[in-house]
Amino acid sequence: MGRKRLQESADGRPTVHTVAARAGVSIASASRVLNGVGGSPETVRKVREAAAEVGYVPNAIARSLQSQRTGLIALAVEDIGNPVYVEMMRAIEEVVAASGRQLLVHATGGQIANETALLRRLAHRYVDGMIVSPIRVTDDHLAALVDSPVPVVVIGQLGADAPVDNVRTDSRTGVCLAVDHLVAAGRRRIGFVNGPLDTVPGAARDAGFRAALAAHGIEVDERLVEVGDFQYAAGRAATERLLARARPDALVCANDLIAVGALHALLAAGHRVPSDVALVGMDDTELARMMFPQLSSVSLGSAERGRRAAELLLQRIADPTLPPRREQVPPSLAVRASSAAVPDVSPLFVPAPAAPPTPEVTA
Amino acid sequence: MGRKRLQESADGRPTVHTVAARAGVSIASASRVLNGVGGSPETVRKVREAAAEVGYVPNAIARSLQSQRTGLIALAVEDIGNPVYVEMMRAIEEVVAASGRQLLVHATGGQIANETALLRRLAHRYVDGMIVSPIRVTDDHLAALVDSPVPVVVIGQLGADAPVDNVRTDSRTGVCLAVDHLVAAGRRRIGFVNGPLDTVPGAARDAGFRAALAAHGIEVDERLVEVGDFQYAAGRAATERLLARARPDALVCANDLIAVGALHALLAAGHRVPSDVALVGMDDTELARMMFPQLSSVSLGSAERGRRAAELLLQRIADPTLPPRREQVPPSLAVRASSAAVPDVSPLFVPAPAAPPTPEVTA
DNA sequence: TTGTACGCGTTATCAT
DNA sequence: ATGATAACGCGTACAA
Repeated sequence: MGRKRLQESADGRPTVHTVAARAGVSIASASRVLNGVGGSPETVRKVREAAAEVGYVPNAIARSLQSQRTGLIALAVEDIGNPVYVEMMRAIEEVVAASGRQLLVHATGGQIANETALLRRLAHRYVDGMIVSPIRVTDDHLAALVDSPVPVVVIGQLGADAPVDNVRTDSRTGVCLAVDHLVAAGRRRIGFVNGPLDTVPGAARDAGFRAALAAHGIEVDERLVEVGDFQYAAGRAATERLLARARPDALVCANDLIAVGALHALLAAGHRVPSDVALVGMDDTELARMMFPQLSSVSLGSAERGRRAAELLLQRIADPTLPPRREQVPPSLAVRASSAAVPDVSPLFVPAPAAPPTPEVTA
Repeated sequence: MGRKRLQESADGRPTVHTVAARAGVSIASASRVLNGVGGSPETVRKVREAAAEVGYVPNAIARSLQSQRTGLIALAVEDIGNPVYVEMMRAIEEVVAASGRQLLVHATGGQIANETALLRRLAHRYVDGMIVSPIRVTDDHLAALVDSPVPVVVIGQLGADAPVDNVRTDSRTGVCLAVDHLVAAGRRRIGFVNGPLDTVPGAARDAGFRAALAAHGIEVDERLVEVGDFQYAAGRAATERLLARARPDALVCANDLIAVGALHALLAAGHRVPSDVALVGMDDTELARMMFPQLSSVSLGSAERGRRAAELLLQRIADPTLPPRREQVPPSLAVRASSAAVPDVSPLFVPAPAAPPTPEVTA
């Protein structure tokens, strides 16, 4: 039989009705004042006062139901522990915040097998739009993306015909940059520590590695190729396996986490970096600059991709009729100590207290 | 004059009305079927069919307005780049997901000066509860926390009288563990690289450091104490400043990011770790195990704190009348190569390919 | 300027 | 089992 709606809300908290009643005005007036539109000075004062007295807090859910927007943007990534996502997220946050919205990050943490379910669930209108960066794209995935009830932008490679806004890079070419650099530095026994081949980036980087070697007329030695996961421990383990059966003079790693694992494995096995083995990572994250020696790394423009994705999303939210767009961010190589062209002195073995400052780090 | 509500929703998407009309039943029946309660086999079939045909997706906002819950939990941290929050988040996620809810992470990124505003905004009912881990607690902060419209659990030190659920550790004692360990290993010129003193953890760790030295009868040499930020670059810079004016034989760092910066600074300056300078970090994150040599670190039980905080939050959501609770997680020390008690051989200088495996890393 | 009344999309209640 | 209808809390035409 429903109580009279002139009092508090179900959970005992004040609503517009509470404020209106206390101020002695209608809920319409109260609402107007609380939203800063209209109201005579006297009304404004009374409503403000009443609101403060009862500690009124607007119910965002109800507001959203009315306005059809939540002001929330979601970002879904697989592994929040990967610094590349941190950089992406910072860039996205900047754009999103500038538009007066809020960014929410959902980390599947690699734990949730069914990312599709998450996608559907999160997209049930709790957010005005979302950015996803999947590393595996199944048909289910794609279907969920395409008929998402809210605007979606995908960061990463996607089928050419997928009608979804998409920001990509060319990690294939990225690997080539690394190989070219190493070959130019005189390396020939170049190894590759990759992530799973059934992932989109894993496959692309594998192809890039083989194409690059072929371009230089170098035959691929399968003993120099190892596959693990896109993570530190797996990268380290993979490198240990590789070192147990081969003697590379350079190592390309499919991301920086793997590269850090490789560095650890190399040093632990007594190899000097870069004099014995040159090392190049990928993603060019903060992690690469945190290592000693600092890691060369192929930048895939993660921040730029994040920024662009956020902009595409905001545009689509503003105008849902836009045709699907596709943007591409070119890779670039940052050369640092781990693959210095003149590896006559390994930084690790400089004994003097006055060693030359490591490049690209400003204190 | 409002259009008849028997068709689509405002943005052209199907609603319960659409489904009901198409199935030739009432919205009540449609709703029941869609929620899996009641309905004759025939009705169920018709509704399911109609829903599939029009691609019905329930509007979570409307559902929440009705049910008074969103099924979302928020976690607000300052710096998502700090691995300690990653571990905390993983632990929280596990508990939250097990309760059938979803975790949303909001990273202020250290950019938003007014975290209080965020707190209020995010708490306007978009989430069923939230966990915050502030490093600075102002009066405003505290006020916002106390009269938050949704349940809040704070991870971190808080005034003893604050009526807010709270999970803390004792980083003061944590620093003591590190100092005790270093003194036992024969170190005497122990330095300290801290974060800002106007933060809660910064102040606590400073106090802990001074208390620990005093307990061992060692006078504090202010030249061995340096303050920066809780981040890598700042930690490295602070260590460089410290090394420019003093010669420590050990360094305690206020977190692992700082410790990594310190390691980089030490190695770049030609110091061996641990033989010349022993190094101990804090938080015992994955980062500590990624370094070479691996970093000793004081665990503040970040995962455990996260887990407990999530449990407290779920309990409070279930029963808001619970009195404020306070839990404490004790610190512990993980000793690794960077402060090995027998520093006769620096791992950095082991030349043999068959070096002993670094402890605590399983490939 | 102010108040009345309706709609946002859903679930729950109460008759039938 | 089913259908009409009242909430949930808010914003806003529209009329006064």
